Amino acid sequence: MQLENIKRNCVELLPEDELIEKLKRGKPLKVKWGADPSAPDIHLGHTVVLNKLKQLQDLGHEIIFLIGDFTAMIGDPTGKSETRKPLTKAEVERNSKTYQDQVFKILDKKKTKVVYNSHWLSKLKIEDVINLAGKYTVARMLERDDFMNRFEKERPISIHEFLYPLIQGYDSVHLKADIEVGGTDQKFNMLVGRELMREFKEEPQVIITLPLLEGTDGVQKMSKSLNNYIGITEPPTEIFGKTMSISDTLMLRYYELLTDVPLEEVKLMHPKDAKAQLGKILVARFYSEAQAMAAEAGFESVFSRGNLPEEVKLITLKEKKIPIVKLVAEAGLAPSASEAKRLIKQGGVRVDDKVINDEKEVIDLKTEKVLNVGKRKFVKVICE
RNA sequence: GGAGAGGUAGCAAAGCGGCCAAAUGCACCUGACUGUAAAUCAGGCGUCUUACGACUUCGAAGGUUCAAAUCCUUCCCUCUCCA
Repeated sequence: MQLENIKRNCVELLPEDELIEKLKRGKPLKVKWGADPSAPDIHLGHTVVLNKLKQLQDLGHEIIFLIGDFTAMIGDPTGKSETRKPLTKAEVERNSKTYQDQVFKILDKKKTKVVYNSHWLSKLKIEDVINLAGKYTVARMLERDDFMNRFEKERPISIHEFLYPLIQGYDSVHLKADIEVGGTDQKFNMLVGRELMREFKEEPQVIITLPLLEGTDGVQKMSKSLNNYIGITEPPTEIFGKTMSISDTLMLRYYELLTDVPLEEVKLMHPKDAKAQLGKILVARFYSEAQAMAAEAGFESVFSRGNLPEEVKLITLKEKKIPIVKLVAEAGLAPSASEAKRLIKQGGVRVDDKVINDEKEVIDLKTEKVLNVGKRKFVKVICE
């Protein structure tokens, strides 16, 4: 049954009976998914939602990919309890383009309708906005966790942040959405949408929330700003490598949310093999089987056998002889000379696989040298 | 409009005239151990200099002092209570 499929992996589906009603009509449903074009790189966390949308799309429903260009130009309250800086129009355009390119690696472009909320939002007059604001109360706004927390901790909440859920909800009114899909962090906003639709005499949308994928740190949700993400456009070696370095428990979570592989099966495997398999599944999904195999082989070669990665960036410098500290900094393996020096002191710097202990050592660049810091940063250097 | 509290490194949070480049925790980086896992342990975590050291940081700008994150003045921002 369709309903069972739709429910899989979802955290909540509210309210279920309304969805059953809608499905019974046998017509394609309008599924709204809103994206904020401020961070244009799609990572595995987004794919949890995208996979669900793909599933709905395959079931014959209409996906409406809403790009929140209007809202991005104002600045969005993130869960991060701080105000985000607004984007310019050009930035928004550029971002939304890359966003689409990436989204359509998963969704079927032909079957997806892309809309920009500036189309209707920029036409609203101040009296429309006030009218909209009149349909909700402060007390209800404070039901949202993030607001309540900040309120209790005496942290600032800007008025425009209250407008956000209202505007997002208004989008649903405008689109006459049947379903809105989002992460659990969107639950509140999507529920506001339901209320507003009722106010505007539209049939309220059903909301589907999906789990938020933890980032590679295993604690906080995956996000670009926390730098704990695996991006779907990253090179295969990166996707594979990052996957290998997640914790065992997190691996299970990733299997659960990102693949169809039964967990029992995974638990029988050696964790390392399971992780490698996961890595390959992911690379194959965004690239190809062949590249997945290659990524694994490369990984084995570099980390199990200690060989050099196949592709190492080559940097040319002017100096023939250069002090090691300077070399590390200029090759971009350390942000400053001081940091480079620290790394050397700690035995983290190698030239041609020999650990450099003496921070005063001068490296001869007449011949090409392989420089590396830590386990994964490699670079080749030679003088011009 | 009135009264009070506060703004410190990526975050949280100490310090309240010299011993403060700034305790502690988290995050992060390096090393050891491994399966580039977890846990643990060791070290590091402003910039510049081979080094002694020098220079720039504690909301902003000025001032007092031999010496300021710490005191004073003005300004900006946040929060609480009252109206």
